[in-house]
Amino acid sequence: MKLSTKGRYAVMALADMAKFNQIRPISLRDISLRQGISLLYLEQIFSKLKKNNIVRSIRGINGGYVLSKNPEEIKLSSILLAVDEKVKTLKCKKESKKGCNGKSAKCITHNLWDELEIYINEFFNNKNLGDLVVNNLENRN
Amino acid sequence: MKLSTKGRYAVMALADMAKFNQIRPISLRDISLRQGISLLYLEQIFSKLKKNNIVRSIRGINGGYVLSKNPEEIKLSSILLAVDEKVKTLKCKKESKKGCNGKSAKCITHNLWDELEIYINEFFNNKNLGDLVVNNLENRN
DNA sequence: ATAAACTTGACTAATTTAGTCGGGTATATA
DNA sequence: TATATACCCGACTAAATTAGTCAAGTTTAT
Repeated sequence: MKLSTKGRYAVMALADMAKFNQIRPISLRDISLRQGISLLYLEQIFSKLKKNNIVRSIRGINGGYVLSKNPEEIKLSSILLAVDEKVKTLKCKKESKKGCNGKSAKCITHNLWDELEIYINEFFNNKNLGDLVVNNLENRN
Repeated sequence: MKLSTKGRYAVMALADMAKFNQIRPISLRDISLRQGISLLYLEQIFSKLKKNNIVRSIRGINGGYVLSKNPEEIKLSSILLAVDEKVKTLKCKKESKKGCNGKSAKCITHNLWDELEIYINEFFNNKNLGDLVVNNLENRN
């Protein structure tokens, strides 16, 4: 059970933006260098972030991206949703052939996976970009 | 982010055993039929569960598996551990090239992934097979 | 003009997952 | 003691997913 790089990189990149937050747009090139993430891959990720209104883009020279809201208003859950990083516990569906056959017994663990999904989503719902930056400053050494 | 089938099937199969708990050993064939999981795949999973002392096996005709402890004593975390279903948030390592380069900035999200790992492990640590069965009986209809 | 930077969709290589296969061994029962 | 049932175990493979790369743009400050 693991988070894919897409979700991790998205959070990392946006945390980077929140930390180096300025009036001027931040280029993916800068983020790529600071965070060690491939530029081409970042482009792909930011395309999704833009579609989901988490960042705004400024084209042309001196362009880049800016957060469309304050860091405190951007929940991690909405970032992960934007890059299709869903928490899927793959709970069985009624009458589905795979995992849980409806035939002889109700899937015993059905409620468990539901609970886990909610539990994890809660984690990301209760954290925002602002938290990360504050936390990072506190732990600087 | 999802749980692999190995982890899910292991929990399902053991919950099934806990539910149909009897003196007589339970064959994988029965579990396979009740839960709709491939017999061959179950064998693979139970091999690990046995190695990790979660079940005991009885060979020969009328053989099968029994839980080595009471359902209440078997945490879900130990089941997942047994089938190598680890919670890996892939947090960056110091000086690692991937994900977090140590060069310019400490990885801002480092603590976040740590926290998440602990958070999820807590979920599985606080649940045992007994809980699942009780829960299942309550919800029977 | 030109270079920096975003835009988009298709493509691909590597890895992981989700199994299958084939050959065993042990044992209750007829 | 023959036989059928059930566990045992390592190797193999196909499918899916992930983690990117590539190509060919468009936009805009200077």
